[in-house]
Amino acid sequence: MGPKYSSSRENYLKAIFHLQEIHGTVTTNDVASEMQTRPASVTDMLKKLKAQKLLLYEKYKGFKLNTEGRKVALQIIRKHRLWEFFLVEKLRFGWDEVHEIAEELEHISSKKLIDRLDEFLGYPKTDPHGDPIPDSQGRWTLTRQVDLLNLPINQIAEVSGIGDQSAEILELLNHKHIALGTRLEVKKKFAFDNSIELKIKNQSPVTISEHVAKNVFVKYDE
Amino acid sequence: MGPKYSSSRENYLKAIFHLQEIHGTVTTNDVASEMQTRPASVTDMLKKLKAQKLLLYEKYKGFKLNTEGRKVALQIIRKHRLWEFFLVEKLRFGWDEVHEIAEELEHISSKKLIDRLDEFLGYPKTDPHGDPIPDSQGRWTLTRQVDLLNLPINQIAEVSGIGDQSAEILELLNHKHIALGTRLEVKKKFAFDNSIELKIKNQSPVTISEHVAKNVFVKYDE
DNA sequence: AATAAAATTTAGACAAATCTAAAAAATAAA
DNA sequence: TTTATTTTTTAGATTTGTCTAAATTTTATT
Repeated sequence: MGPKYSSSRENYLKAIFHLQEIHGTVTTNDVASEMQTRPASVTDMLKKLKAQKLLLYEKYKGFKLNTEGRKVALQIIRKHRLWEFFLVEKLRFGWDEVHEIAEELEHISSKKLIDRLDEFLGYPKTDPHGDPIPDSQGRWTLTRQVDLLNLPINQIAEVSGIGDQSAEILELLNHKHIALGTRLEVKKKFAFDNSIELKIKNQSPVTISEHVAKNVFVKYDE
Repeated sequence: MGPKYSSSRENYLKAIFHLQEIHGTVTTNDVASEMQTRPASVTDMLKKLKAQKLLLYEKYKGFKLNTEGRKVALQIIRKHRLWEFFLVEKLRFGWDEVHEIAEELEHISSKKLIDRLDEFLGYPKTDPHGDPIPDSQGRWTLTRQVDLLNLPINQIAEVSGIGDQSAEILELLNHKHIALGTRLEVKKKFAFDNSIELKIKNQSPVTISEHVAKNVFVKYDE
């Protein structure tokens, strides 16, 4: 088994990874504000991470994760998201209350544990927020899964699941020509009632309610 | 939610609780050897635990957990044993490989998590080693256990717990087909070395040493 | 280009948990 | 009851991660 890093180091790696993904480049101040700490503390940690060969860093010149740092970060993210999935799917937590708990669970070190958990959960591809879960080799599936309420406007996506399986919703979706595999995009979101206007290729726009939108899951590549 | 204690403090509370249960009284050296640390470190921690009102302590005069310390210790034990149960029952771990992982998991702080886990597991009463799991109020199910040395001759009993949980003893017991729930009786006790001859139904007699006998707990109807 | 502002780093401190070596107290042995 | 031994505690150091305040470097602005 690989070396063990402290929770604090793991948290820095994860934060840097996320900021790198979003902004391409990361600054000391970014990390400090992301981690609710002081820039001086970040500098201290950058040196340690560099000494541990997880980070490329030249002072005043910026920094970024190297291959090893990225690998570690991905394993933390994998653990975080698998635990979130577990909390929601098995322990009936709401998707909005699992983050804090997963922040602790992600630092449990056993690799065997996380691989067994993955298996137990049926190798989920995305966490309850729709974020992809890296596999045990740290590979992403670049597909995000979200419900229609959270699909960005003009993002073409493919219907991948229906939450509520009642005959009623299926009838409704059938009538609007929405089925598994249908490719569609959101054209407009109405703040008034959270209803949504969709466009399916070669068809005229259709509108669905918030209630329906919540139960239609789609996936798309980033 | 109650105050949060560091993993280290929690480990000390747990160790002191265990030693208190076994020996009635606990010494600095006991704790040091149980925790693989130095007596000086134990003294340092005793002061901290006293300052936190988890321990009654007068220097050179000994120490013991107070009500609050016992309460915290029981919650850690509850968490440890529920996680062990989870690992064995849901993730298919062997009962001899879960201790280390549970040592980490027991420090996850969320009380809601552990209560949900308890529910998910069906409110188990004992962990995979046969040790009782305290409920969320810290109450034991007081199953009286005797070790094999104290089991009367010809009294049929059921294996309910293993004291030392090292991989070595578990391997030995496994080889002799002694596991939780095994029904057996003591056929002979040898005064010379306190070894014991056991009989398990439909099997030929096996002999175990005093050392092993001391660590195998059984329950039986009187 | 010179100066002002912002970002980053250093210097020095602190808290938690641990350690070693030495001192103090309690216990056991002569 | 002295003396010897063991147990426990203190004193002072170390490591990790954090902080504040000051210094340095970079960047933006006259």
